Amino acid sequence: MEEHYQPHQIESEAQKFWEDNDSFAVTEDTSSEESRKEKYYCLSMFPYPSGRLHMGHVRNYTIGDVISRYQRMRGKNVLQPMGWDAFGLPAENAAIKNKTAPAPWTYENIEYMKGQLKRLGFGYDWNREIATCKPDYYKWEQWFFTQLYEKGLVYKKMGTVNWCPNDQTVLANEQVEDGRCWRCDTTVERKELPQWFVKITAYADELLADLDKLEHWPDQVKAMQRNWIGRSEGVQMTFKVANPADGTPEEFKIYTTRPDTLMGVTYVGVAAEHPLAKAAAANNPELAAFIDECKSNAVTEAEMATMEKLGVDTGIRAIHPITGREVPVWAANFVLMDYGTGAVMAVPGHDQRDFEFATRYGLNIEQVIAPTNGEEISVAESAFTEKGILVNSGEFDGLSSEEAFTAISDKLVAEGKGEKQVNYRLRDWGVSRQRYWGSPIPMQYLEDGTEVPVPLEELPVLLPEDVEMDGVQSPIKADPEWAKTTYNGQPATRETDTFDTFMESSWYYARYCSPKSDDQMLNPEAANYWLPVDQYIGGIEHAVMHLLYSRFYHKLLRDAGLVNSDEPYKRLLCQGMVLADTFYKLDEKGVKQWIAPTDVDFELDDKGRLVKATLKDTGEAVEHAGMSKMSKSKNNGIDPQELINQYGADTIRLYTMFASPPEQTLEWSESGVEGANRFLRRVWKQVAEHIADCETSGNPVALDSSALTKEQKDLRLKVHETISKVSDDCERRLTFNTAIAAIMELSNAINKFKANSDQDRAVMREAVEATTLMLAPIAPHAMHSIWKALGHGDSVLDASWPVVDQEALKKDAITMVVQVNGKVRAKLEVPAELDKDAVEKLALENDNVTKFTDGLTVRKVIVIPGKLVNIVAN
RNA sequence: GCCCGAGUGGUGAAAUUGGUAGACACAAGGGACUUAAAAUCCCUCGAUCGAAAGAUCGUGCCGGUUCGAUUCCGGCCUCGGGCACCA
Repeated sequence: MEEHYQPHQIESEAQKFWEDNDSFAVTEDTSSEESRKEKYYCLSMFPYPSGRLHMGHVRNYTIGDVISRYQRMRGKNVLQPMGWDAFGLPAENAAIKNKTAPAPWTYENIEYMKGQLKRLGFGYDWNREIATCKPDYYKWEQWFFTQLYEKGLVYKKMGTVNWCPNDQTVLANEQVEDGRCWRCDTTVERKELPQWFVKITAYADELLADLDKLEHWPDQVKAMQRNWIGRSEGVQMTFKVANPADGTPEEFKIYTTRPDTLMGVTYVGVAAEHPLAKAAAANNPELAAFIDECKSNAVTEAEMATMEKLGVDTGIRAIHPITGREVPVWAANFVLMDYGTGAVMAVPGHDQRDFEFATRYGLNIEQVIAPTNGEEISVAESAFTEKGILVNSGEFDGLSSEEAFTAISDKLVAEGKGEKQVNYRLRDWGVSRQRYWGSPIPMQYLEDGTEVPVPLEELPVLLPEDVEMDGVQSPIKADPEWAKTTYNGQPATRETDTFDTFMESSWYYARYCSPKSDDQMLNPEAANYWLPVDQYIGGIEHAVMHLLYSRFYHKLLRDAGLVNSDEPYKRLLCQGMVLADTFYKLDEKGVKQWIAPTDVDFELDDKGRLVKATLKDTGEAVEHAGMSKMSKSKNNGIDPQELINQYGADTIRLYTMFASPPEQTLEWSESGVEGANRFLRRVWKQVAEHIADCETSGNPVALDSSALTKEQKDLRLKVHETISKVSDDCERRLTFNTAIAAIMELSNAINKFKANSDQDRAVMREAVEATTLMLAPIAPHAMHSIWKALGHGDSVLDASWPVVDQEALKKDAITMVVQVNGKVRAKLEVPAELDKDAVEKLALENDNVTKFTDGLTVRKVIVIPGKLVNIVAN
């Protein structure tokens, strides 16, 4: 064995071994020995091929690879695939910038990034590689969409988009900066366009209920999905218009979850696009101007929630469905046509937003709910939003909010003015995008406007790859020929919109099971062998949208008979972001120029705090602006490639796993990387020295556990405690940082142990082999070499995970902590089997304890067996 | 604004079911080895007081439950993620 750790040499050797043996190819073919093992499907979210890997990818994929290799050592048939989420907006931007087309840019990036993944030693079955921009992938997505259309789960309706009136094009939210187009700075407008929607709301109840089945998902993700679906029970009711003019609707509907406050309605709010507002605007210039202004309102929920709440009286009066009283109808910018009915009832006495609006415009505020505790409140000062007892509500006075909910809704139902309704915050999934680099939506229109899905034999609807981007219009929209087609001999026009890229990422996990299937979307046998995914790993930013769409898609696949499970991902791990230091200097204009951390030298004070940062080149002082997410805009990205070149893949893998627990943000530190490298060198040296010792002093004999010295027993205790902890950390907790810390402790114990006899060397051998096996998933290249050097013929990849020897864990004495009034006053070494009373007696007699109990009366003694004694005295 | 998280030494963190706060590292300081440097090895390392033994305080802030709270509950502050066309 080489005396020194040479990462680059051993890493290329190990990688060549895996490549030559196709070590990560797996099969579900039941005639093979492999597939009779228990299956384990470990999936990391596939990357967008942006050009190079970033540290977030490295972290994500290292977690997945560690889990996969660990499970393989546990004897499982492990599938770990990889692919490319290859459609998307950045390819179009890069194409315009580099005067190329999105396709070649994407394929080049895939090639480069694939090389990087291999260089990091990730054990993927590359035979199953997928790129979503390839026709053999999106063909099936298109086919599935036509199936959903036939089932009535797809429909077309108007949807709101960002519209740049100058470029005459649709903008993504990302392309709108402060309400203006990022290309031409024109104020962006809202525009209604016909778009395709998938009825995810038809599955809302199941998506909600099945969250309870996901016992291995983080509670926070389930909570976010629950809130996103937002099931509510309420009443939809009809208000009649008191003074309909020509063209004004005679009635309209609203939905509320608080019918108990119905008697406190003093006005009604409608969206600017609501038919009532539009009709009233015909002879009301002020209202018409307001509606026009609302066109430039933002479309994102965040901006809408924070904007100033404005409105204009439409002059229309609505009739309260119970009291018959007339209330004014206001057009309001915070009511949206896309949500619910586009109209809301306003109860300013009991709703904060209604209260602020009423105060601003001098509308009536009335109290109809009183606090249960009888407290006096004034709704003129602030809204009382809690539930309580009804007042000023005529026949409903004295009822509780809950009783009134039923009583008032029953009355509305009985009089034919309303009905109880379950509503969802979740909206149907709009899948139309007006962009080029995506899968064409497989629909076509006949001359009379009839919509027809493209039949299977004509699929895929191919996206041309050889195109020129003009920077504004999608090439397939710009080319009048592309859309021309025929249907049953009649001329027809293709849909030129493409799919939302969430369509591709919603089912890729299933396609990996039969990636080459060319006669059907999925091979059900393969899919049902591998699915559901046993472990899914990805960023927390996908907690709601991607993961909800994907769960939805799985249920659609199930109902199409392609899979037989209800949920796609059994266990979910959401890893945190990778942060790095940020530095800047101000240029002449006072604008921050961000400096890469690699270009900065630091000066530290005697406590190691950063006191001064200077440019490496010029020595010029720069400002430190804390830690933030690695990004191009802050110029603080750390290039994994440079780190691999410098330290090797194992060091990077070890560092990213050790620096913090997977769910938490990881703060990048160069010195931490050096520490990881130091640890690997030390492990290497320990093994090399042990092997050299065996060569000169004789090979280890069989371990005789009945005749061990104290030192030998102690090391064996440490070895088996570590195996126990590391196994739990890798299997149940997925906390690789603590697993590595435990292995480091073991390594420290090995360092202190001096082998002077055959039996010593046997104990040493056991310790060294356990360390090697436990590090194998994390630093697979180094352990591949070490395992060979330890004389094993098989690859460490398929070696068995070490087993805990319960005998080695037995301890004679344990340490117990003695507290007086909760403060530690003594530690007792006691025989492990000593009973409660004897422990209590020993504790009370202890000198350090009596010092603190003297003059006090002992009131209570709490004994936690094996851990602690707390004496309560006063 | 709404939903979901996080906050512990100089730094990254640990404490798994309410039971010794700071494991394991990094940085820093001191020392050994060396002609020298690198590498390696050893020691110190939450704050305050103390010569020491030790004592007191200490897990974002305020309060509560408990024999005992980093952990549970209520309120607040700060930071981060998501909010439906970035992926």
